[in-house]
Amino acid sequence: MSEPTPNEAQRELIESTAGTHLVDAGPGTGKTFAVTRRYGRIVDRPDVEPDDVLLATFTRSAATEMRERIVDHSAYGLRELADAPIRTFHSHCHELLQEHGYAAPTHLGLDERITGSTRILEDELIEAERFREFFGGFRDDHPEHAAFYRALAEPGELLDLIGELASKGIFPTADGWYRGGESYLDGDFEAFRARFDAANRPRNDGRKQSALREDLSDFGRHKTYRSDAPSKSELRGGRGTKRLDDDVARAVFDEDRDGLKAFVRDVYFEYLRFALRRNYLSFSFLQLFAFVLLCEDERAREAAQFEYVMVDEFQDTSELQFKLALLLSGTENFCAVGDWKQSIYSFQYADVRNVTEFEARLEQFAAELNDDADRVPFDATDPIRIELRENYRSTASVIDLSERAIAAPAASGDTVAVDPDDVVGLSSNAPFDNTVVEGIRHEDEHEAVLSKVQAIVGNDDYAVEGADGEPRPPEYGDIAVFTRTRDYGRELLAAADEYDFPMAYDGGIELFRTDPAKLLLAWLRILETDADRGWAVVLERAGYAFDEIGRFLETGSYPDDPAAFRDGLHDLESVGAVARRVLDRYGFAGDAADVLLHTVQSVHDATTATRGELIRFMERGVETGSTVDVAASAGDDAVTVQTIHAAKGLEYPIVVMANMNAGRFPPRAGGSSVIEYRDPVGLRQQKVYSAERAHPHVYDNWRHDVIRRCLPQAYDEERRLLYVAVTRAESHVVFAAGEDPNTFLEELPVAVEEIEPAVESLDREEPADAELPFSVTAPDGPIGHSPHSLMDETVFEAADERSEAGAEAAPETRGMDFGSRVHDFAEAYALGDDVTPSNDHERRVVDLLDGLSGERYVEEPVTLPLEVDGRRVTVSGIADLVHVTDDRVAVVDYKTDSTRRARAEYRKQLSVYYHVLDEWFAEKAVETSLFYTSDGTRERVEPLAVEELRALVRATESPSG
DNA sequence: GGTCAATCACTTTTT
DNA sequence: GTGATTGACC
Repeated sequence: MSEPTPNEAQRELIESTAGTHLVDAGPGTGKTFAVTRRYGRIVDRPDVEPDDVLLATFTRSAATEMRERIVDHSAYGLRELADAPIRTFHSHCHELLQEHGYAAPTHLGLDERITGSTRILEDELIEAERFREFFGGFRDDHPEHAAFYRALAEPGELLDLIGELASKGIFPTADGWYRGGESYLDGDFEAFRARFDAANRPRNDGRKQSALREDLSDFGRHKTYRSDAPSKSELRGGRGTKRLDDDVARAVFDEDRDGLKAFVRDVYFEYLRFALRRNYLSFSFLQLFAFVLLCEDERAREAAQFEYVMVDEFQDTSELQFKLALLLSGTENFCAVGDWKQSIYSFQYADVRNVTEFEARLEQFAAELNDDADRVPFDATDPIRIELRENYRSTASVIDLSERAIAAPAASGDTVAVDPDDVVGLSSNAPFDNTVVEGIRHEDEHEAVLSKVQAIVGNDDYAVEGADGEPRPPEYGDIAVFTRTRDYGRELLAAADEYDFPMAYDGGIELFRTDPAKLLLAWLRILETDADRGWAVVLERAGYAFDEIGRFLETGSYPDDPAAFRDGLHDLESVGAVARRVLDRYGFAGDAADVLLHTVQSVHDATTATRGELIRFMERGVETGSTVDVAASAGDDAVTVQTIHAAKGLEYPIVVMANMNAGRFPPRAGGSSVIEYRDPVGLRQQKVYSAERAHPHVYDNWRHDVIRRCLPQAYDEERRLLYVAVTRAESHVVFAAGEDPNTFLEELPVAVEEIEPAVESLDREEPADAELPFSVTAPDGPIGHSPHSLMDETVFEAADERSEAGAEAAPETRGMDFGSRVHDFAEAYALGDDVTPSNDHERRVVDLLDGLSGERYVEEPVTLPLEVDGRRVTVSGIADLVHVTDDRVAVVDYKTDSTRRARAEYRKQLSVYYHVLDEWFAEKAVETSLFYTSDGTRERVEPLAVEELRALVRATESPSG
């Protein structure tokens, strides 16, 4: 890729080593080449040693590559550079803490210390596990925060919040927040008001209401607010009003959040203490303590500062990393290299504004760091900007396509804020430009992609650049298929498998959903409790038919061979040995099996988990689809399938962008967490708890509902994702869709052609490990005990096949809106609010509720800790209404459909409520009501018996057929 | 152009 | 469980 002689801009970057630089390095512009040469030039000076230069990267592989390329072009050899600070941010922070970090926690008011034995917890799964454990204890110790437990759907959200706060440099101390962090939480009212005003400006010269007012036309719908919330008309003004009152900005911004802040601070601080006592640090905390150390300990800071600092992929830095980089700079010789158009890691707390607002942030952060001491040298710094414009990867046509992509609206209503001046135009160096850009479509999208690939291979129309610079026909290995989701990649791979199509997946896999993991889990369950749910899987794998399995389970006596194997496993001492024996039994070898073994062993080592805990760990892995990296062994000449994120930094002659369907790319902005941090407003709580009424209750936060509509809808990252994908291509780009093509394609514009897929089966020699790790044939159905997973559609389908052959076709349901309005009414009525029924449905609710004697109790969708089958499960929002009196519990569920099929399904669903609640209210009788509204009937339905329920669970574990 | 109701399609990405 | 979109009606 890189020419041996630098071009002009590259030379400027290489030679201009003094002062602060911001380098805009677009894709394929020889950034690594220039950065490594620059490094070489600096360290080759007699007065500079490698230890004087920090080169920070984001991945270990990037660090390794940098180091190797430096060795090629400097006076230093690999051995001399082996310990040089060419590292990821994380490993450098680790190094720093090892050297100077012993007392770092004391600066936050923690007595614990960081020692040589403090481990870095890399595995997110394990950290989530630890946090869960911590939070359980925290709850018991801190009853004063009960209100927030109630409003919290999942403790994991708090861990996410802590990570996000840490990434912005907001840390807790023993009695408050570190270095003015609280002002971030409070937010900046002026900044908020600017956004509010922008959203609240009437349009069409004042004839049309503001976007904000329009957005709020469904304010309160499907929501329950506390009584202090304004009504919709109070908020929006009457008919004909064009905008919200200015006072609203203040009203939504000013909220008493002292309790919320105290809660978050306590959890955050106590979790830091917990981690230190358990002798581990997460990635976030590594950076947190490194920052605190550098801020507070002048001697450590001076020892840690470098003469030169270079940061690669600067668009991927978080706010905290930017600040860390400044603290590590002993001079103004600071060089940030990045490309805002390739910032696609915001979910990893990357903040693109580090690049787009570089100068302003540099000034602001330096001022903050220097407010009470002289910490960093950036004083009135005027950074030098360098733009690398020459692209050595792609043809002019591909570059042109990418530049249209970065400015194309990603969805209707998406206003593109890209200033053409911000896009550094690239020029191509390609020897010829025969680029094909096309769109294909067919409803069998997988087949369409595969046959398109076959049409490309060997086809001179898609010639690529050969080693000699001359065109040659493409091979399988020249082609990469990109997707947004791993799921799609896995589906495509399964389709490819049918045709023996040479295709390999590269990236993380959902390890716990693979066959080896499922079987290991089954055997662990058998060892632990002789569980039916383990035997069903094992026997199914052994080839027994469904009814045979049923008989074995009923009698509890099993075939000789598996029974003997089980006895053998019982004699083994370690979980690792069990895993190895199980994988051997089924001949699982290769990457996935290795990774599974390693993961199981490390969970065990890291947590000294018992077998039961390991089982729960794996079950959670299945539920959440946690991924583990597997280096896929691609054949010599195979198509690569990967997510766009995984493809970053790579290049391929031909790129196929798959799954470009309407609504899939981009996905809708959405997702919600109970407690959100949003710049500039700060910490907001989406649900609020109130004890004002006779019964505790959780409400939606009306302020939050207004605020979030003032924040810009960001599709920017979706555009950047497309940009990254397109710029991987050297010569040709194909977009593929299965349904209606995404509007992105119209914008580019790319014509989409309907094609007729015809995949030729190849019948290749099977590589030894070809079946691993993607031969997942079992449905992704539920395995765990949680009512939600039991209620998964696959359960119902599996049961339907046996119990309701010939059931009538699925009727149209009436959707959720209707049901939730009735639901809202029911809640209000049950709470004693002054509401009157306005239609027959609501009148029936009144009848139903009036028919229930005793006190009323509304159970909102909050979490209840329950033990089922000895396992702790979390139940969220399981019923619309739970009515509790001294001796009985009535479960009320509103449904909007009364067909036979629906009734049968509800019966199963209800049985889950029944059995779970039965355990919860151990001494109470459980009654159930099922309320149909669409034809006005109300029925009492008997839940399934325990055995029937068990059979359902088993059915999902044994794939039918 | 505002309002309301109904309908539809969707719930990633991973250092 | 939500946002976008559409159509009827004012």
